[in-house]
Amino acid sequence: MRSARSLGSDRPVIADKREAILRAAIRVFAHNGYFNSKVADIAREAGVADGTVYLYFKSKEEILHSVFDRNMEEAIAAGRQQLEQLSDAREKLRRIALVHLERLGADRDLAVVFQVELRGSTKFMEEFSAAGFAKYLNLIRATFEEGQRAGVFRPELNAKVVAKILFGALDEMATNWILSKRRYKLASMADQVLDIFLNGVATK
Amino acid sequence: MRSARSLGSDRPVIADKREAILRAAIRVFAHNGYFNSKVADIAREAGVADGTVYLYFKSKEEILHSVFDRNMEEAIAAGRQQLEQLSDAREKLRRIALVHLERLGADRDLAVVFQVELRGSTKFMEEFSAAGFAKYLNLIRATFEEGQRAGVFRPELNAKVVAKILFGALDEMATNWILSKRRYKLASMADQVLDIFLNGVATK
Amino acid sequence: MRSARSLGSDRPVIADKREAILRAAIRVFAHNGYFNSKVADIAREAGVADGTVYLYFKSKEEILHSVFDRNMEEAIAAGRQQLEQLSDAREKLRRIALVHLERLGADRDLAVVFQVELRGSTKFMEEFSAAGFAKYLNLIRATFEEGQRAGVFRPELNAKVVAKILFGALDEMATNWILSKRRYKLASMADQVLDIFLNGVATK
Amino acid sequence: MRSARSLGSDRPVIADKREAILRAAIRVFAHNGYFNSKVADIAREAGVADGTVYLYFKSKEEILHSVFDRNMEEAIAAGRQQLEQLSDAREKLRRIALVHLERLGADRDLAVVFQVELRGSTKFMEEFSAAGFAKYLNLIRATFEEGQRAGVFRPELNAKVVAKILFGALDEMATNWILSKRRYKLASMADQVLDIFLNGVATK
DNA sequence: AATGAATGAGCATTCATTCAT
DNA sequence: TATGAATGAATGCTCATTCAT
Repeated sequence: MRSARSLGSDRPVIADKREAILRAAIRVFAHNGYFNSKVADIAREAGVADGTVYLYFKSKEEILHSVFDRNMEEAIAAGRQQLEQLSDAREKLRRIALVHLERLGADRDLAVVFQVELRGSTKFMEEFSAAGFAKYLNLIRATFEEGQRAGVFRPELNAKVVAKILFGALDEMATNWILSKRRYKLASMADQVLDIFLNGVATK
Repeated sequence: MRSARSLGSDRPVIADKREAILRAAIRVFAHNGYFNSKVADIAREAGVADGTVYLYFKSKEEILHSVFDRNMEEAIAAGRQQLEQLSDAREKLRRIALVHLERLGADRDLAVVFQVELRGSTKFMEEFSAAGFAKYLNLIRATFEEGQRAGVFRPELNAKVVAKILFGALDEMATNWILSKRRYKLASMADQVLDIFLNGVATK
Repeated sequence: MRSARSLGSDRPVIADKREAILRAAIRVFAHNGYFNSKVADIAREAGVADGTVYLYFKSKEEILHSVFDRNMEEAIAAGRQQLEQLSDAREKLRRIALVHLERLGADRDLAVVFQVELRGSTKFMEEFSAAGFAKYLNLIRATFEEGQRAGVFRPELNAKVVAKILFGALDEMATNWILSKRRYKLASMADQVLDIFLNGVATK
Repeated sequence: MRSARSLGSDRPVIADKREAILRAAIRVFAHNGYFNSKVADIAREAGVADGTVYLYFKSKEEILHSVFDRNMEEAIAAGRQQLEQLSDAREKLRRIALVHLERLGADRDLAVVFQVELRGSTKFMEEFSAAGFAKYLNLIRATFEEGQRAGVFRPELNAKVVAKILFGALDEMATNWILSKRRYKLASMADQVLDIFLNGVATK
């Protein structure tokens, strides 16, 4: 019994603290920018001591990386799962776009970190590109190629370029949403983007 | 005569120095990132003393802004000029895209600053958005609306959103080009983007 | 019987742990220096938890003091014991020097702590001087005075100063031995030092 | 005229500041110990801003090294110069000892740094030993060998060991003087040390 | 205008020590 | 006794900016 409770409370404590720091970091980064954020701010926001941050993360930079890694992973997993239920490549791309914008639209702070803070350094952008981001682009590309094989997308198009175009358009929607004073549902943009995009790549 | 020459050479000297600092800043920002760049680095690269930088710019941040402002202005002016010679909205958009990618493709350091360094702070992104960037998006939108009125683009499309889509796609081409190890002409991507885009927005 | 064994084993366990920490500290201090050594390093080296160290020592500094105290005590006791069997003051000083160098020569880590780490702070040096070290100098001085009374050492010499000279010479042998890349028996230096010293202080 | 004054005032300003920091460091290190001294303390004591320290020294450690280097150099130069006027090796050693103790005795803070603070790390001791210190021991040794060749010192003695003995004895005098509550002239110990030492190494 | 020495606010990180378990 | 997660005070160093020359 005791061990059961122990297991039930010890682990969560660890996970909770790491989690709390990560959440706090997203809030702090989103409001002050990565470079202007102090580790002490994150600690205060997370309700822990400064030093505690370093029990869970090696450095301030690692916190930023962790924010990216964890969310990118989740996003790709979520995306993949949703695709299983669909067969039409067009529907799949529509779903990818929707999930993309829904995720970012659901957490403004996270969106700011993804759209703005993570872009601020070539170094990070390179790893960023090398890591999960490439995987994401590949997911789009593979889905597009599926549609090409199915004959619904023009076969002469370069799938890699097409994937970037779709990603770029969605990315811009997200960035504009963040910077916009007006409040609207980010996910609502998905349809307009997909309308043009699918029209553009469809076989006549 | 002498005074005339004096006037004729002093001014340029001043302009030269400001120019030199701006150019140096682009190189330095591109290589180290804005936050990791020291004003002293820029000064050394420009061949002036640290203090001299502050005779031309109020702060490090203002240097970044100036890089953006000057180049955005030039870009829009160049774009506008090119459009005068064209009448078809489709051709105009094609030309905008080409100029966009040619400019960035012609100066990798400048491209890095525009695609990466300028994105690293919400504060800047907001001003960025408010300033020349909005003007650029408007140029695209106005051109698109022109096409709608001419009946070559679907009238039901939201021109504002369309403009973002095109910009986002081009922006992603530029960012990918920077991060890519492979060397290719950035401007060569314009056709592929426009092909899909114009197809997507065309009336049937 | 059981309680007897318990007493007989519990105590040693305690002693063992204190002992283990002290030994670990000598190793760690010798390799990293006192200020660069972390309590956590000592704990790991001793095979105990960080907090456990504080069950046996009040602070990191107390560990250093304890290293000194315990070894100085032992050294003086060992020295005194050896002297009982001798009557000639010259032989006694010879024996003191030999024991001095043998002890340090037998444990390089301990020697490093004694010759280097313990010297790094005036504060410690003062207490150091006030404590066991003064006792040690007194042992040398008393032995020398014995020789003066016996007529084998020059009576006009200041015994206190003489004691420092001998100690200084031996101390330098030890320090040099530690820093030397070459490996030689430290104790082998005793004869050369004593030869000169005894010659220097002997009545003609 | 102007340039003369410029030369006469500019250089000194630079030298003055570096010098002031070095002097301040000696005071601060002597009173608090190297590890407990803050760079800010040194700056305040020197009457400059914290950052200014780093215009003249690369790090806190470099300050300590510089204190050692500069003084050791001076000491050896001073010693060498004095020796030129003497021919008897015994007189030369007497002079070396006197200069050694006079220099340290003239500046208690400097003496503390040399006798205590510089000893606190094996790392430093090794460089210390490798650098100027070895040169100093060699000066003593060479002088002793000179005496051996002149027939005034016993030829069978190992000059290297003898040099260490003399240095060790003098070093101990200095250390004891620092730690002693009583105030006496350190240089006055030279005679007693030399009396015994020279007696000990003399040919009969 | 130009210089560059001087400034001093600012901050990530470490680590001795504590204490709930 | 023993643990080790948590604490938070402490500090070397950087660098944007100023200003006397």
